[in-house]
Amino acid sequence: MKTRFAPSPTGNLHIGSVRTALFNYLFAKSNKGKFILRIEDTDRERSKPIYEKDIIDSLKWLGIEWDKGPFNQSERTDIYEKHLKKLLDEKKAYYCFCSSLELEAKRQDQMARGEAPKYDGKCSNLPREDIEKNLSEGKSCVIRLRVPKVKIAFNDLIRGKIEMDSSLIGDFVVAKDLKTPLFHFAVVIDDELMDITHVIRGEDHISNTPKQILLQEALSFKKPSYAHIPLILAPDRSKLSKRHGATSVLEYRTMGYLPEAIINFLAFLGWNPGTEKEIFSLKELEKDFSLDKVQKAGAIFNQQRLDFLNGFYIRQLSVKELAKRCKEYIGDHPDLEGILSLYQSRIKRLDELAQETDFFYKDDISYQKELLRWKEMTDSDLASTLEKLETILTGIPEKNWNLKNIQNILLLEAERFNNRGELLWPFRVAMTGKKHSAGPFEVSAILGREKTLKRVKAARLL
RNA sequence: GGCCCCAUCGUCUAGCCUGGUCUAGGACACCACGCUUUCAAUGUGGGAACAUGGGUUCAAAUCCCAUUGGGGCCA
Repeated sequence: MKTRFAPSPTGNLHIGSVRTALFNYLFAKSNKGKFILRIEDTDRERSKPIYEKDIIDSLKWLGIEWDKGPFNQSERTDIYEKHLKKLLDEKKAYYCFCSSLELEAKRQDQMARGEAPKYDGKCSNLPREDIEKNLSEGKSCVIRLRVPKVKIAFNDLIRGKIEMDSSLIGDFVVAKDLKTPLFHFAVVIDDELMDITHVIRGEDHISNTPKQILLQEALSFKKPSYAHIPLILAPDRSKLSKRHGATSVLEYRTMGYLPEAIINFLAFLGWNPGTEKEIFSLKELEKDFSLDKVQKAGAIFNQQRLDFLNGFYIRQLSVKELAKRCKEYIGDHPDLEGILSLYQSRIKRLDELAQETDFFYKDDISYQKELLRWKEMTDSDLASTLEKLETILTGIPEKNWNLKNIQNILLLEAERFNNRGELLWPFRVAMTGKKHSAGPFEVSAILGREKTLKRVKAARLL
């Protein structure tokens, strides 16, 4: 068994495309087959090396490894030309010189009459002299496949039998000229030559499949099995696009998502193991993935679920590993691991780290005085609490400045208040300047005696 | 417009093929409570769905048809 992922390098790798890559990869792995990467860069204008790099970097980051390739279609034009010539020679394809203006007018006309828009076959039987004359004059042309009137049926591995009438398709364009084959043509040739046994792709290709089958028949190629997977949708059920936010894989990396989370999330968009297990590593997926557990209906990209999974995987990491992974998001600190262990369970994305922990990195912090107030506390209550806090903390000598001591002493003192919060809330805000944060004992232990006292003093002056 | 695909909680889905075990299960999100100085994490509990209408059948989420809705392809 052999599958392929065949993206066009005309933009950054889309998160939806990655899911297609993932399913192809998983299907190959779960069947001990091969998975290849093919770059469909026949569109010279829109294909860019930078996007090709993006595709490769994205797949590598996610751990989706290909067995062979990448193969570039742009380097295979001789092969396509050979097959195009053959079709032309066998009169299975022909040159068409109709202008796009002419075609558009006909199309409008057909649609107005409620017919399927298709080519009317005007150039299908042009005399040889006319063709040669037109070609030598450099008249603009395309190459069309001569489509016989047949019923085309294929068995989709996910949807079952799908049938279409070829008379609705008409003689479609397979190449602009001998050197520039179009999408369907290059795909069919490559899938044959690369021995692809299973084509797994988005359901937007269902309507393309009959065309490719027609080409396979014209070229006497073998037919791969097809599996059309459901599309990933935006929350409004339209196709997921830029206007819905991030779509490229590497953008997700920048936002601080872990590859483990992305893989797990994407796998469950349209697939499930049929059990209640929902946490899967790539390796586990490789074992358990199966096409007959793939859904037929489109799935909405639910970022809240991705966030949950990402938070989960962040919590699974050892603090050391977390430190390694968040280098781009947080500065160096003598007690970086201490900080991270405080925030590991509080973040869903690595990029939240900088903002949440900024007070560890600053000399002075700023915040509104109001924030120091615990519930109904009066100004004088607050002032005396802060004074008391300073006295208590000053009483802890440098050599005893550690989490255990700070916690024991403060907790004991806090019992004298009506509510612990009266002492501990202002303490925490004085340390962090934030409404929400890790606890004050842990924070001041990392901050150290000097900074802690400095911040309490600063709070008193507000 | 024509053709094709699809339809279970707000979302991802189990169940559908092989009707009865479904007073429809799980997860995310949401709400409440517990823990707690705040926020998380964590524990417990809760609300929440078979698109509609016909059929087939003793029995339909499950099979068939239609409608509606959504999506895709054709330029």
